[in-house]
Amino acid sequence: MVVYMRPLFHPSVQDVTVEAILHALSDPVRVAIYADIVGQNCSHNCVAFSNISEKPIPKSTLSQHFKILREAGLIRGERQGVEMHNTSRCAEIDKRFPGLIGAIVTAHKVQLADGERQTRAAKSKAARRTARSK
Amino acid sequence: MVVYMRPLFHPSVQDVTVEAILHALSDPVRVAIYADIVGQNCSHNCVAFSNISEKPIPKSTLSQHFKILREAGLIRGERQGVEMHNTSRCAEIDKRFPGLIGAIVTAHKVQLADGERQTRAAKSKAARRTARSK
DNA sequence: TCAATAGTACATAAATCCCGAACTAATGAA
DNA sequence: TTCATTAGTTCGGGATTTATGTACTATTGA
Repeated sequence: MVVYMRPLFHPSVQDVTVEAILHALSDPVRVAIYADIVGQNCSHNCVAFSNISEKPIPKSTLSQHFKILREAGLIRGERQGVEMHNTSRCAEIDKRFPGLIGAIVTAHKVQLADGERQTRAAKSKAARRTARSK
Repeated sequence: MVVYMRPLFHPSVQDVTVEAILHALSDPVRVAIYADIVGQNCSHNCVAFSNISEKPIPKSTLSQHFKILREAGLIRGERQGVEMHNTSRCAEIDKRFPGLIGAIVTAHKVQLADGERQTRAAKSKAARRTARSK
């Protein structure tokens, strides 16, 4: 017997707020997840993201993160069999808040690139220091 | 005798993070304050914003809000006489994260306009209801 | 030096966040 | 059907953040 689950709540675009979007994306784990979902056009399940940051993220925490992204109107989550497929709602949101999502995702990329550059610089600096002290 | 205050902390543009910006602007009071500072090019003191939302905001709370905006790199605060002048750092930030601030401020305006439209609609609806029930 | 104004610092109550444990839903195998 | 497995959600309570009243500092003007 198949009992249909009550589907997840998704706000209509008109009820989406800038505050909720910014709050949802002000967490490093959530922007990373969202940037990933937006970047690749295929859908994603939750546990796929448990290693998105240095420390593995417990699944209860991941579930909360997805709920926040969903209720901010940023993603759509649909159960398909045993897992959840998450897709970006950026096309809808872009109509209401033009350029917002794009600018945030781009900014996130810039920051990532800068961070890697700094990390590389720090590493080679450390290497030079090590070399000198020999 | 004039004793110079230790000036307030302002992060350099390179240390500004997307997360801090989004977090700072994910609060309704803070976006409203920031949108105001960006919109008008003149500088502002803190207490000028105590009536920016429905409930008057205590000044200790306002001070915290300004600190968060400042430490996110969004505004520059400089003491001039007895009061503080706050100016937007959007030109600097725009170099690092192009379009980000603009998109957020625009989105905020869209939302404000939609809200007013809804409020007006609700008001006239209420008026019609009142008229009918007479 | 005193009063007034603008803002900050601190303490603590309220709200929010994180995450382990227990739970639900779907699938597949026996 | 029943059991095992996988994917997520919900709940509870400790940790962290946020809001704000009170007390403080800095500056100006009388």
